[in-house]
Formats: sequence, structure tokens, C-alpha cells
Amino acid sequence: MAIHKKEEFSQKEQDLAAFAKALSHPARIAILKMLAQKNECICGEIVNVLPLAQSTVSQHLKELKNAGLIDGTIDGPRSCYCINWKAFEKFNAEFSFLFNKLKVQNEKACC
Amino acid sequence: MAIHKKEEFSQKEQDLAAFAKALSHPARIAILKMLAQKNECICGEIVNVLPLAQSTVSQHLKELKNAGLIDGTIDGPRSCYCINWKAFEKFNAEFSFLFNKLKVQNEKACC
DNA sequence: TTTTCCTATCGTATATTTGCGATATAGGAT
DNA sequence: ATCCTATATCGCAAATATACGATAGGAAAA
Repeated sequence: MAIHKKEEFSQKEQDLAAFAKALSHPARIAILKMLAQKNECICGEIVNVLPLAQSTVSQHLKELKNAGLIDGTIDGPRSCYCINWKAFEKFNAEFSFLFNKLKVQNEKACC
Repeated sequence: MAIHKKEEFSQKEQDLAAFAKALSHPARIAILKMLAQKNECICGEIVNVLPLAQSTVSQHLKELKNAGLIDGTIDGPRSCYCINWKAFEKFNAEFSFLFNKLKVQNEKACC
């Protein structure tokens, strides 16, 4: 890659891309699905369900946390994660602004 | 990575992840934004706008096309791309199904 | 025809991601 | 205290992604 060019794009473009990147692995989609379905937060249950080693799951959780998509708190001997719905709303709104709003005028086929 | 584990997840999870991956680079976000804004389809205009080499832009376009997010047709000496709104709708619906629908019951804070 | 312009693809270098085992850390149980 | 259980982090190997220059191909222009 020589030099990373990502910085030359607008902050919004970078933010959206970072959000999408956090969702760009089926394991992380599966984790979010689990967190969305369970009313309570979960922790190592995820390790039992996913076909991945504990350390790998922990890494995916960390990435989701760094991206702000989930919150994690230490609950005694175990860790407890839950979805950060605010972050989802924020990005959902930005995606809508970027694409959905423009869609109406563009509905006609092109090319 | 030794062995790719992606195949062990459900098809829906893989599809959603693939869609997100296509959006996971600011250059591709910028391309989609351009295509959404212009009523007409564009081509090498993108190269002039983005801070990337022509070959790199072409590669990003190819990825977006492979992911099904854009359509491309050859128009004489130049290529013409446009957003595949159907694909966006499809994935938007799946994301909503996965997350938004579950959100209502989960609105209460956790952790 | 030759030249020019536009785009796609190839080859390559480097960066990042993915995955795992091993290890560290920290709380609970004995 | 020692042991056990749950989770995070480190270090490494392999796979992918990113970026570019060089090159190929094809249509229009000269």
C-alpha cells in the first residue's frame, strides 16, 4: 500500500467506512445479532456459539467496541456486552442521508 | 489466517458482511456518493475527483460491481456506472430486520 | 493507418486483517 | 493460600486489501 490514502477523504466518509468495516465480517454480524436478540447482555456465551477460538472472539468484540457499536462492562469475573443503539441510529441516519434521500430523484433507471 | 472460517456462518450473515465490506473504504463511499448525486452515470470523472490513481479507482469500481452495489455498462470508449438501488434496498431491509425491529423491545439500557 | 484517449488488468510492494495458541490477569471458590 | 474459570492480550503465521506503475485493449480522432 506504500502510503495510506484514507486520510484524504472527508471525515464523514471515513466515519461511514469505519462503521461499515466493523460490520464487514460474518462473525461480527453474528455477534451483533446475538446481542440484539438477547435482552440481557452476554459474554462468553458468544464463544460457545461461534465457530471460533476464544481469543479470536475476544478480538472481534474489541473491534466492535472500538468502533463504538457495542458497550462492554466488567461484571465480576465476566464481561458483559450490549449494543450501542445510539451509534446504530447515528450511522443509519447518515446512510439514509447519503443514499435514501437521493434515491427518490434517481429512481429512474440509468445506463 | 491459516483457514478461512467465514464459510461457517449463515448465508445471510455472509451476505450482510460482504455488503458492509464493499462500503468499508472511504473511496468507495465517495464513489457511491458521487453516483447518487449525479442523475447521470459517471465514469472517469471519478478519477479526477478522488485522490487516487486511475488503476486504483478502477479496482474500487470493480469491487463495488462485484458486490452488486453498482451496475456498469460500456458506453463507446468510456464506462458508465450507476447505483443498483435494488441491492441497497435489499440490504437495508435485512439490516432493519436484524437490528431495527429488535430495537424496540431492547430500548431500555443494559449493562 | 496512426495517434490519442479512456478504461481494465497485471504484477508487485506494503499494510492490514484474521485466526490461533500461549500467556497474563483478575475474581471466585475451595 | 491454591485452584479454577472467564476474559484480554501477545506473538506469530497466513490470507486479504490497498495502492501504484506499466501495460493491454478498444473506440474515436487525426
